[in-house]
Amino acid sequence: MQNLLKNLKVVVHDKLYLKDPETSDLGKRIVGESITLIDDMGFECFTFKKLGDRIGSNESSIYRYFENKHKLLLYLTSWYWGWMEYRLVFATNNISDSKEKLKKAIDILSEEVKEDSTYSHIDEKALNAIVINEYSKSYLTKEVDKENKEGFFAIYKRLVGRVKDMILEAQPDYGFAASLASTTVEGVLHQHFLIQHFPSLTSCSKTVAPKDFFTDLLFSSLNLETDA
Amino acid sequence: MQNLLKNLKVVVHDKLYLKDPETSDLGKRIVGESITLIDDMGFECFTFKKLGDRIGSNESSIYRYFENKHKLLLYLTSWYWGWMEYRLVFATNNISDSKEKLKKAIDILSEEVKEDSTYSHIDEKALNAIVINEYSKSYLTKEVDKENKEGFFAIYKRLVGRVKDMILEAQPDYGFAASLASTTVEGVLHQHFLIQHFPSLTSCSKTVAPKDFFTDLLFSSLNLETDA
DNA sequence: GCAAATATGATAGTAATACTATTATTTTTG
DNA sequence: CAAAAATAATAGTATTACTATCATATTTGC
Repeated sequence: MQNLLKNLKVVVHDKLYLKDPETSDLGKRIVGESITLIDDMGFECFTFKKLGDRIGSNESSIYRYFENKHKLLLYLTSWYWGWMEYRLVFATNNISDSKEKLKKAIDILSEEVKEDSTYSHIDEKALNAIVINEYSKSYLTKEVDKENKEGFFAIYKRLVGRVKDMILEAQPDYGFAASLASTTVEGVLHQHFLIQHFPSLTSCSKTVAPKDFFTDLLFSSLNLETDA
Repeated sequence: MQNLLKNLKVVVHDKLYLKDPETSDLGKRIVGESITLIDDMGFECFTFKKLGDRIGSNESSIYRYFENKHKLLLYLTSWYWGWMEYRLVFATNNISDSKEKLKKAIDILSEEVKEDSTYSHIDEKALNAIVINEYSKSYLTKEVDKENKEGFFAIYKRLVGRVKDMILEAQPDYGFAASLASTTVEGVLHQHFLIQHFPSLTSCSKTVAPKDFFTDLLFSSLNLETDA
């Protein structure tokens, strides 16, 4: 998979940037270092000025790639969900059994991203941490409807749609497929956050993974046996 | 219930304010108008200066009540969860059947807050909207561990704990009670958000309420019949 | 009823943020 | 090698998120 991804580009909405950061060395450094910097200091404290200092470049140069840090966050998280979608499709495509397929999907969605896959300038582990800690800030805004109309959340919506389809494949009678899919994708992030900061609010820990909880949750609510 | 609440004060952590806003007319106006203003313009655009203009008071006076707008958000959302906890306990206390009790809890947690109960200076409908749109911003910060240690999230944690206890009462064998409780409390907010902004990601609508989804979800995963 | 205490208001000031604009310099490319 | 494109440097603006100080209004305790 790593080798394959090396030759594939995750395509994000082209209105999210002014100039495609994939097309230059500076652009890649902006994206790569913004991930580690946001992960280090949090999105609120992060500024283009600090990023410029970090990469030995100028604030004004970064503004030529991204309008503002909100668009950068949308870019980074879109990239993440595109990457996740790719991994999801790749891992489930050849599975014919719908239960096994759904199980694999939960696995991919909820597994902790452990390693920087080093296939690119992007540190997926840090990006996963950013998505856990910052993703909801990208849509909890007054501009969400306008930005949604522009298609800025298309990849995320497509991903949730795929999960929904897998749910319906496994259990065509189920009446809440969209809600179960969105609850899973969002809930997985939330459980990872709780493990780190509110352990009393989660049953997950070093030994129990979010995967275990969500597998049980989905299979129970779909009235399926988990021993697929 | 409204009459009872009229004589009860929702108690929030006293480090969340510099001066208790309940003790003065100005304080109540700060709290009351901040709710409608944040609801109108979103938490990012909201400033103490704008609030001062709105209530015909001065920015500096507001700073005598709250250190900053983050603390104000923690105050407002703590108040909301305290109010919710009160309603939850009040509505479920006299129910002996554990299934019925859990059902009622889901009902209280997920119902749309429709009316300003007018028992106070607080517009609960607007506050509910704030919690849906802004609550996660109160904990998705770099200071979350410090603030959690200080007890700023105590009411929320107690509420989730109560839901967890009700889950265990209804099904003592269930292994993921904390995660199911936190997923429900958080998920309810998320589904309400999706109804408004991403209808394709939810099965809920005008006719299907989040309550229906979560009742089905909890009772299925707890292996209980919903016809309690 | 008045002085002291307290609450509120007005004004000013600061450092940082989130940009925009302009110009200079470097790098790329035809 | 010249022209074009990319990047860097500098300066400037409005707003934010405060702090500090002083003035004025209101409350209260005697």
